[in-house]
Amino acid sequence: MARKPAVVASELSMVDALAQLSFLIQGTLERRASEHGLSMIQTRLLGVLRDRNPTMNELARLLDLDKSSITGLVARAERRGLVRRVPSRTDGRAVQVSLTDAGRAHVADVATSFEADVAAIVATLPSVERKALSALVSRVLVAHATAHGIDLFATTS
Amino acid sequence: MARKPAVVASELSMVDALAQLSFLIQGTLERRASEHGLSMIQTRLLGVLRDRNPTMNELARLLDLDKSSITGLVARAERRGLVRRVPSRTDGRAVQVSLTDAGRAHVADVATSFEADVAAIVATLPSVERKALSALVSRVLVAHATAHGIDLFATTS
DNA sequence: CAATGTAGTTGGTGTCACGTACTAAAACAA
DNA sequence: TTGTTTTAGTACGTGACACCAACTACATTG
Repeated sequence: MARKPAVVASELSMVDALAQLSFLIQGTLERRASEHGLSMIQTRLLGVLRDRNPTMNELARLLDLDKSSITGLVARAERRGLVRRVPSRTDGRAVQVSLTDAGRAHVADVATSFEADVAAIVATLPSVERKALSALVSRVLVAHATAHGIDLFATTS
Repeated sequence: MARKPAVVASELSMVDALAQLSFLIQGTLERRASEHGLSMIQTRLLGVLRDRNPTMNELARLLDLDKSSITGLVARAERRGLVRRVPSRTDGRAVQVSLTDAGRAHVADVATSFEADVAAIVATLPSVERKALSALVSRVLVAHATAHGIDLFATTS
């Protein structure tokens, strides 16, 4: 929640640390995305599509949005040539969404600059502590994922 | 950018770790906020106002939004009785925005449940490593803040 | 005082999210 | 095979948000 001092010199509480970090990371990603003409949600859409060709319904679950929101989201992306909608061969109702080359290029660009940003942000940390940080965060994420029955390493088609 | 495996067993890259963590934290906050009828941006607004009474212009800088966006944002919050707009005594053009009691109660509620969420998320980590995590994140944030000339511990009126 | 700058609003446009209502295809029944 | 019921997706209306450009009113500067 981005609070104030409360503690001594330059040491944040866990809540403040994680909250501020998340704002920093999200802000960084958002800025890079908008440099490439993408909104946050469009970027998330393209990111999800990098290793999947989900149906509209699956997209709704992946992005945690109402399926009626997906229609417009994908429509705007399709109108810009970033995404393709192909009728499913196995289900006459369903549609498979996939990246176009342009979409893949866009998301790759954003990912590249975002990765550089993150690297720069943690560059102040010595290598050993960088390792420690990513290991700790990984542990938290893995624990949280398994606690919620989510396979963090699944590549759901 | 929420990538995929690439590495071996349950260890994410720094980028993936921080990106996924930020999505997790933001999602958590967003869910809690919406439980209290608040959008993310409204919550950020109230959060910023907890220890400040900024003008519209200062709000624009604090939230990194166009000043014309602030007008509507504050108007909606004011309409709901969460926020108050008082004409500045020193500058006939300016307006000071402050929390109402209702607004303060709302943001306190959200903060409380959010803090519990964060505590639960890191609860899987032993106490020592929790300390290490928040210390590492703090270091990153402080370094980033000073590198960008921002006083992380300022309570700008 | 006149010229310029600054604070804030207004109006127009576009994105995004939701709920509801709808069509069409599947899946399930009898 | 016929219904009947789910399921996938869209269409439509509404509201929050965000931006830009243009505008008003007050401040500051010369």
